[in-house]
Parts: sequence; structure tokens; C-alpha cells
Amino acid sequence: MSIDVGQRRRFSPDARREQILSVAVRLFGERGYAEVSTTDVAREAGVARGLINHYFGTKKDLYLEVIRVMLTVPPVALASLPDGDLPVRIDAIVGWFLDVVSRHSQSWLAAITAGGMAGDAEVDRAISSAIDAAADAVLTAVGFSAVTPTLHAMARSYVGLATSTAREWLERGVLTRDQVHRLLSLTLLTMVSSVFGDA
Amino acid sequence: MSIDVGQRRRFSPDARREQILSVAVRLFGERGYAEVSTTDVAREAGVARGLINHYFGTKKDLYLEVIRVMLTVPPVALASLPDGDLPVRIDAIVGWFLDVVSRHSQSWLAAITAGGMAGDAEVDRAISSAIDAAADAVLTAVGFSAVTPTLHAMARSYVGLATSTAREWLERGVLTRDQVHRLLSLTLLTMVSSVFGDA
DNA sequence: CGGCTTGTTGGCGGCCTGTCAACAAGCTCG
DNA sequence: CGAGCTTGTTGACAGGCCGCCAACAAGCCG
Repeated sequence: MSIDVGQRRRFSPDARREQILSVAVRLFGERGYAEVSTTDVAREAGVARGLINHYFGTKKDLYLEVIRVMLTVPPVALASLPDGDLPVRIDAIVGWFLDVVSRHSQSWLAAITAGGMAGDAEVDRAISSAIDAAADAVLTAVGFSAVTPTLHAMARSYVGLATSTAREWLERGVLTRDQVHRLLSLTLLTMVSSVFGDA
Repeated sequence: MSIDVGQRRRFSPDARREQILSVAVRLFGERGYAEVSTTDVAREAGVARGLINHYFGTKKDLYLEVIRVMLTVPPVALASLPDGDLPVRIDAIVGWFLDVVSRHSQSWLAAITAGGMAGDAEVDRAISSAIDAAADAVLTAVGFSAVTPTLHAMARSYVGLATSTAREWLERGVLTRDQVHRLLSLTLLTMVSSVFGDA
């Protein structure tokens, strides 16, 4: 509840951008796109509303940056996946996915389901990129080097399964992590051995 | 391009409601929630804007009705599913699902992915109901009578897979119907025989 | 034909967004 | 150290959309 004794202060453009963006990430993560006004972001950032447009352009442009932040995931542990046989590698990639999703749950899950506005072309493209990244991670984990478009599409489908299953766990709270892990592992094993081969 | 020689005409409430709703379904189906204004709906329906609020309340209330219309699917053929063994029944339910989705593709797929505003509580509930219906259809088709919450949640997850896979076929156009059918059948078979049992 | 019910309209107030000219914080140079 | 200048920052303006409501009139009824 800082009443913000608003002495006007100058910041470096990068610092100001970052400050506004962090507030926007928090607000858009809590509520949806339509429920957050640029006035809200400006007020909580202690800044004039016009400054948001100055730095980010349109409200939708700001939202796009927010989505990219929320969907950006440290692809670190990808290299440290074990070298065992297929079931072991599948177990590892599923565990990695569940770790990432549960850690960023309130933002990642919200963003990947277009928390506020699907149907928009640019938003869809940003989400699609995140799905691509996850699909690539799955494919490399299970050891596919030559990726045909068909195979890639099937991996994207699997990411859809992983997302909806994770939501049953994290948002609706009816599945346990173990159940989710088991479902996703067995399903991926089936898809790799029986379906991906035809791609 | 009817210039609408606007002689004011009285309709029965039901007829007026239906007329406005049909226009809204078309517009919201073409563009997203934010891209359609109540002014647009009113203009194309040849009606004053206030009448929309009179009949439906809020714009979001109108959108809810539209979503319910788009997600409502004739559950006819459910009773006419074959009585063969598991693979046959799975084949039938997958085919039925793909028929429904492809027939209503531009509306059902758009609505089920919250074509315009996820995160809203009431919209989420409407979508969740549609997922429940599809999940129930799958469960009855594969012959599960006692449905535990866990089992239901897993069926919902599968519907998520079916939705994302169908989108790779209908919207992105990279999978063929046969590929989708094969993927969904084999995956459902695996889930039924290896995963659902633990529920 | 006159009155009445009620479907229908148009405008008001409020909120939100994008833009832009004016303002001033803080650096630079004489 | 002060004047000037760069540029980060502000506040107000115009346009659009939404919810509401009092007034209007279409069509029925006595």
C-alpha cells in the first residue's frame, strides 16, 4: 500500500520496460486479458498510462510480450537427459515436463491455453511456437533425429494430451502427479512404438 | 446488402431471440469475442443495440449462449454403436468423434478452445460441460459403467488429445484423417487396457 | 376507434484505448 | 556553476464500446 509520493523520476528505457513488463506479467497471470486494463498496469507500476503505449505499442502488443515471457522455459535440463533405453528416456522427459509445468503452473498453463484471447493470429502464433518447442523436446528425448512434418504434428498432438492431463492435476485437482506421470509415459510409449513409425 | 428500409416491426420474443442468436453465432464463429461488438450484431440483425441487452443481458451472457449452441452436439448415434469387441467399439467412437468435429469444425473446434476468452469462470464451466459430455461418450463406448472421478478425469484428458489432434488435421492441415484416426484409436486402446484399470 | 400492453428505440453516462503536444529530469558544455 | 538540450514522462483529447432506462409506437382488445 505505498501511496507513491509520485515525484517524477527518469529511468533508463530498459529498466522502465522491464518494470512495466513484470507488473503486466503478474496481473495478466492473475486475471485474464479482458479483466486487466492498461490503467491497472499503469497504476500498479506507478506510471502514466501513455507510457505503456510508448514502450509497447498496443495493449495486445504488451500482452504478446507477456505471453512470450510466460511461455519461455529454461531448456536447460534437456541435455542432461539419461541415455538409457526408451522407457527410461520417456520417464525422464515426462518428469521434466511435469516439473516445468508445476513450477510455472499458474503462468505456463494459463498462457498455453490462451489465457484470455485465442483466435487472434499473433497470439496463436506465439502459443504455437511454445508447443513446437515442447514437441521438439519430446522428439529429441525419444531419439528421433529426422523429423518429418507428420511426426512433428503428432508430437504436437501429444503435447495437447500432456497439457490437458496436467490441467486435470493442477487446476481441477482430481488426478495425482503419479497418475499423470503414468498415463503420459504409457501413452507416449505406445505412440512412439506403434504410431510414429508410420510417419 | 439489404439497406433495410427500417420500418419498425414487432416480433414474438422467441422469434426475436432466435434471430439475434443466429446472427451472433455466425459472427462469433467467424471472428473472436473481442473482435465482435454488440453494435455489429445489432446492425446485421437490423435491430437497436439496446435490444440485445434486453434479451440476453450482458455481452458475455450472449456469448455464453452462443458457446452453448456451438458446443451442443446431437448425441444421436451414441446408441447405435456396435457391440463388437474393444477394438471395434473404439474404432466406432473415434470415427463418430471425427465426424462430429469435422462437420461442425469451424464452430465446435473454435468454441472448445475458448474461441475468444478463456479464464472466465462461466465460459470455462460451459466448455468443461462439453468436455464432460465427450468424455462420457468415450467411457460408455468402451464399456465402463462405474465411473470414478479419476477415470472421468482420464477420459477428459483423452478428449484433450483428441481435440489437439483434430486441430492438427482440420486447422493446420498437416495430418490426414486416417492418420488422426489411427493415432486416436491406438492411444485409446492403450489407455483403456493399461491405464484406466488403475482408476 | 380509443386505450393498453409490451416489443423496440435512441441517447446518456461511464470506462477503456491510442495519440500527441507539452513538460521537466538530468546530463553536457561553456 | 548555470544555461541549454535531449528525451523520458505526463495529462488531456477524441473515438469506440457497453449497460441502462425513459420514451415511443406496433398491434391487439374491448
